[in-house]
Amino acid sequence: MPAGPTANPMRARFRRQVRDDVKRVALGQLATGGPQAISLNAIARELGVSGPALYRYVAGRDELLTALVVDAYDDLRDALAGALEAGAPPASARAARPVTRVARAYRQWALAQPHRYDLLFKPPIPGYDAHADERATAARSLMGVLLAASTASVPGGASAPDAEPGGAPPAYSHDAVLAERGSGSARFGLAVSVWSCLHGVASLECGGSFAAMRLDADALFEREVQVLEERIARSGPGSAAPSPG
Amino acid sequence: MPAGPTANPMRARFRRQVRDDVKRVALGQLATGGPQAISLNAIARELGVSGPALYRYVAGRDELLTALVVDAYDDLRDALAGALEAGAPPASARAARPVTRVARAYRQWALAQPHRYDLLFKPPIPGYDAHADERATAARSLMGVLLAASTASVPGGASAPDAEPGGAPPAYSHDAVLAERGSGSARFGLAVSVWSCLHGVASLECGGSFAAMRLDADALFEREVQVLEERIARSGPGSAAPSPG
DNA sequence: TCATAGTTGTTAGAGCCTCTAACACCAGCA
DNA sequence: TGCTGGTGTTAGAGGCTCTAACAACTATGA
Repeated sequence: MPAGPTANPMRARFRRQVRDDVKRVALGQLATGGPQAISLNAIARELGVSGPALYRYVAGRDELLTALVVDAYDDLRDALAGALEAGAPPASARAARPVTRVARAYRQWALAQPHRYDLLFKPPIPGYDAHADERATAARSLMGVLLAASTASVPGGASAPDAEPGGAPPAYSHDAVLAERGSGSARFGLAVSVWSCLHGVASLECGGSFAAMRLDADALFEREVQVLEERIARSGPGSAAPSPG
Repeated sequence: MPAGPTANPMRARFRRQVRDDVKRVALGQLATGGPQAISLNAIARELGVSGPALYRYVAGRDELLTALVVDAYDDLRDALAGALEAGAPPASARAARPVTRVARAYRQWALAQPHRYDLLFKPPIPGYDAHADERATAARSLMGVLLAASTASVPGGASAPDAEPGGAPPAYSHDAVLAERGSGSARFGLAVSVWSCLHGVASLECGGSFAAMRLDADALFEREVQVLEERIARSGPGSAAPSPG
């Protein structure tokens, strides 16, 4: 595997595309057989190439896994951002509130690819936190959208620091997320609470726990989102409960 | 591996103990290296026996994994039940409310063994739901304790169908859990909400998401539990929001 | 035009894993 | 004494990850 980025731009593009192919096949394996089913050998076979060739493009199985995690975070973030923008002010008045929209998108994303979703929350191996930084960065990026959504759902507090004139809720930039956390604002705490709640419901449903009890997951989810929105409404711009952090 | 239970009771006891040894070593591997680190070969080595010998006691790696899952559910349930009983009426008046006690025990159990906790919520492999029944039964058993705790935390609604005269909150029996779900009661819905919330926070913390953002997980958790208790208090015995089911 | 350096593929193989097959041993019992 | 069932062994098939050594191809500069 070449150390740095190849000088030749054609080569660079080629390398990028092969890497994407590898990840695409890996995603398929992940979907059908879980993380255990991801095998570099099998990927190579499917790509019509023989075994060790892949090591020119991927450092190893672990590196591939973390790449999948980072991609998943980004993909989920984009999905949520899309749902958030889809109902921004110049939209139908009947559009659901921001957090509700984002929550539904979150659940749908998780349900559509449960193993990929599950991958995001695997506990790290103690004493071996490889790639922890990349994961953390991607997670903060996701938090940015949740932060924007929670802020937009607070009645009277819809406009955030860098809101655009058009009124669309801003997807918080990475730096803004850091600043918001640092300030220990209630906004950030609320966003974390939203994430916890969404993750709890989505993860249990993905894991099959609801199905095992024959629960109506749709109704359950909608009720939780409703509770969440009420909680956000209660914690209006006046209340200033300090956020942990 | 012998098909049925061995006739000889000495043999049976021995078999059970060896199986426990296997699971004990597997738990160690799980704690230090995650599920991927669980290896029958390595377990055999550690037990001073050679490879295939373990197949006399364990059908295979998958079966061992599900056994670990079921055991974990039972262990977690016992921990929660202990926390629930620890503050039952003939206890200090300063004891926290039932759901708060159970919530703290839940979090501590998960944090003490993150990979074991994570194991409980792995999405099943599509089209291959081996041992789904055992898992579901164990999960319902866990729900029983959460149901008892939620019920006990509702002001004025502390006594449950089969409450003991002493006033100790009952750990719902398996049948009672099924009946309660079937009735579509608000109690059951509340218990599921409690579980979702607890799982959301515990899972995110186990996965390192909070640490990645330098959040104060203690404060965050306590606040969520507080919100949960308030929600339970609001949904007093009067309100009868139907539960999904 | 040709040599050279860098990139990308190949096969061979070490070492791990799961799990099966075939065989040896040993206790209890008719 | 010989049989049976439980338990261990080794051998081995087939999979995996990943490294090493080598062949081929490509772009570039003399």
